[in-house]
Amino acid sequence: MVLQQSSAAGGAGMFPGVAACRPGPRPAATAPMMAKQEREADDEHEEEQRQAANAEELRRGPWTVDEDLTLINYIADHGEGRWNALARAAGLKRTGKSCRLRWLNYLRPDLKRGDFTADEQLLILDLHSRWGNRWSKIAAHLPGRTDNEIKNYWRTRVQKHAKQLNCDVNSKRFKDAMRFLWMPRLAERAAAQHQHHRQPSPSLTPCIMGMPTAAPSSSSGLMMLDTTVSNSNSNSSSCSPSSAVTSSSSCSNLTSESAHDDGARHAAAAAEPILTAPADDDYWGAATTMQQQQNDHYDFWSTASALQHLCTAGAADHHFQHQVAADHDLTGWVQGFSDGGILSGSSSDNLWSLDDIWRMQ
DNA sequence: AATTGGCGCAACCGCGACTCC
DNA sequence: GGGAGTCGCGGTTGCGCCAAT
Repeated sequence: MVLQQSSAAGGAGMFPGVAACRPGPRPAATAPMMAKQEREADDEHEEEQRQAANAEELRRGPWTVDEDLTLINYIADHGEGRWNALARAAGLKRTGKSCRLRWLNYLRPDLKRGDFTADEQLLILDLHSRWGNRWSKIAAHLPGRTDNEIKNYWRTRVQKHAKQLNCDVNSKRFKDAMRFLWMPRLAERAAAQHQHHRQPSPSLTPCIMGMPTAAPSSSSGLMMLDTTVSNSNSNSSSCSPSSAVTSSSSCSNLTSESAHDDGARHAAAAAEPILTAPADDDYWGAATTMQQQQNDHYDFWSTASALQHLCTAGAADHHFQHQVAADHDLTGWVQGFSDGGILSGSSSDNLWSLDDIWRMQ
């Protein structure tokens, strides 16, 4: 275990959040209210004294290397659980809550550090599109990753992309951007990575879900949306059945990971299948079913088809583009694509080009 | 070299759910 | 049944780093 020096860098005296806990300035009291307010003031004073006493006893802020070692050694000897009792027994001047957080988010030996892989990013985007901000639920499907890590990824990277697009991260427009631009490119990158390492794709769940894939040959910068996934069980290069199986195995990983997790809810979440989880030997049929489930929300495939036409029709056919835009509420996109956006490969201020999306990775 | 602003991430908080007595 | 203690989750904060100016 390599303990990062930064964990000790802050040291004592850095107590984020303390100011927020302080009571604000009290408004002037009227006479009839005085007695009650004086009692409340006394109570408040006692509370402040109690908090001050606690503050002397309990440390907050960044963890030191010594504290980390103490916690690691204690858990190695006694295991997790009963965090408040653990904190006291280990001699740590921390709340149980703080110990739990430090262990789960930083010290756990099975944690995976470093940047998210393309596979993991795909999975996050896909799961978030279905579950929203259910970070722990999403994390349950990414072995070695914490909900905090995923939450931070979303807030920093994904929301940054939404900002670039000048739209809300929960808007349909941004979701379209993710689904039709970002995710296919991630899938492409993931496939390339696996090909480079000559490994089967480990967890391309979005492909299983019927996500359109980007054609590998996009020398022009244009993206072809492959809509054949839904009605074919042929072996697509980036969406092979093996990837489906390994995705399923990723879930079983989680189940075992959650075995040492106390929370029944967490375990249940880990064991929960992704939508209507198909048997391993029928992923492609199930993909169609899942796609139909998604169609309940919006017309995925007609939109994909429209975008495909957009990309292939070229900038010249403005009439066609505006017709499609009107049909699919993609006016902004068409504008962006045709006015020096995706079709020309150059960047624009408010809308992504493919190059922009990629640079933002 | 100094300053500034943005970003990433660890840690905190509040709250609801759960468990135990 | 209900109160106290605990746990887990999602949201927020603020420090440190680093690139741009």
